[in-house]
Amino acid sequence: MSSLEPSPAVPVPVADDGDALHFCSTCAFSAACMAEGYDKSALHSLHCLVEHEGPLAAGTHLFREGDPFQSIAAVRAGTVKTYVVDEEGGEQVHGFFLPGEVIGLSAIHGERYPCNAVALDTVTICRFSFPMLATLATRMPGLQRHLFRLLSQDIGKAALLAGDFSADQRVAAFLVALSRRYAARGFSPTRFNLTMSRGDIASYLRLAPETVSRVFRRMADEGLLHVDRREVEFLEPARMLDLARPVLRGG
Amino acid sequence: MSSLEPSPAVPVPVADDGDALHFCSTCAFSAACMAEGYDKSALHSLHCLVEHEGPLAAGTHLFREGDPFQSIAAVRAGTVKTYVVDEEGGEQVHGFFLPGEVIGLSAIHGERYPCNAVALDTVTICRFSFPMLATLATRMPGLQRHLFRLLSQDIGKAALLAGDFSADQRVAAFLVALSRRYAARGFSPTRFNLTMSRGDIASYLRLAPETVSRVFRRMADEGLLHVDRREVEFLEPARMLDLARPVLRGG
DNA sequence: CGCTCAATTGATGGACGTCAAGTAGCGTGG
DNA sequence: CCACGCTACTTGACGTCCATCAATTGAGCG
Repeated sequence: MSSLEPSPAVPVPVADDGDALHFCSTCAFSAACMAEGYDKSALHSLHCLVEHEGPLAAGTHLFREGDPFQSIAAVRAGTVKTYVVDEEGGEQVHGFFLPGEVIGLSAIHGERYPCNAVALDTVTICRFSFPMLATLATRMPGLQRHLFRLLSQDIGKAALLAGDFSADQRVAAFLVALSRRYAARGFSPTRFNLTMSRGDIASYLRLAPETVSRVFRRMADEGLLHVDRREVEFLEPARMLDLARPVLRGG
Repeated sequence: MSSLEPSPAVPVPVADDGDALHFCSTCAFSAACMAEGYDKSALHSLHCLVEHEGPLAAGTHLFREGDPFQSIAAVRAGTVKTYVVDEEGGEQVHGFFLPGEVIGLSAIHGERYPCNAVALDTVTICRFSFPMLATLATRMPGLQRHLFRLLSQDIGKAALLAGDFSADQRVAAFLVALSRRYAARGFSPTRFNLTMSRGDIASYLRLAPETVSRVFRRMADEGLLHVDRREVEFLEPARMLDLARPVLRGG
């Protein structure tokens, strides 16, 4: 979309251990499970329960709060935002999902999705029927372990933003986390493009949009960051990381 | 310990569907899995990987941050607090675990526990070797599903306190959540005993201890709550719930 | 009885939310 | 191509909630 989106023209998927529910080009899970030497029929089942979907235009909902839960989804391209609407009609952003990340895990324990998921830009995903995935996991310990880890990881992530941190720390942590996630996908860790609005960021960080704006300005004034519209560049990654460290704590 | 702890002398374990990793009297998991008609050898394995532990005195650590992760634990009696220590030496409380609740799920994705766990009063637990549990889950889909649900549930819970709520709302939500958890174990939902200090509550809710104290007083003044030392009683459960609702959102 | 530590209560200040006005992109239509 | 209007964003002024600091009370315990 923008000239900045991926800095290398071709993304370089890194095969990081065990975290392989993310790239659908060869079709998700395969990497995680192949490593364990599974029989062809199992892999075949895996391929069969995947449903590619998209491209979906920005604004399209993947699911809505209350929809019956039956599948989790891995983002292949674009950004997905999850949110809930409180009784006053306000939107509370729960998370952003970049390519390679998995949406819907928090729905497993209920019958229905607990939040809405909407595409922020043009998005393609793979859907996995969760019941089938679980059944398959029974035959593939590697897959089961992988799912356990994904779930467990999200518990930790959710706890991060719960702390009582300053607006600056929150914003820094948000940017550093984005940076790392882009880096893991082979994009530039120091220069990327925010696919979400200031309002979305603010809601996610539990700040006012005005505060996010002011923090960006302050960081720019101090030479920490270059911000222009939705394009950001770290000028001093180390200092940014120092700011974010208390929030991230080894994330 | 206190005259108030359990209001019925004998707790009444409720066999709520699928949520059975909690009562060790017949030994955890059995209920969840029996329902599915498993063979005796599987159940036998389940019993064998359980290690009863305790009673542990208040202040005893179940595990510490950085310890190698190998087991999760279900609380049988007492209260366990999990926390981390930030770089300034401050203690950040992550959660409280009552009888029937499971500790250590967030450790699964790493090699080590990400936090400390300490007994707040006299505690007994069951330890489950997680690798063995996972292996067993492979043969017992009911167990696997149960574990998935436990994990997924925790993701949702962690997100609750992340919202930007007032001190009153947070405290109300904390009390209501405790109330429900006690109720689920057969104790009085309107009158119980806080096993943790004001400081622990404050840290958990990301408030100052002084604020917690003031909120309690305000609630007492308004006739919402009776507080004496660590003993609390809801005087108007409905109003308390109204206060807490925005935070709990269907939890 | 006096020590100690948790809890309470009051006074003050700061960070951030709210309200309100102004600006800049950007698509649309004339 | 420019005017228009919309929306997102920015910037400033002000208010509020809660943290902080400090002093006091009260329980538990030797």
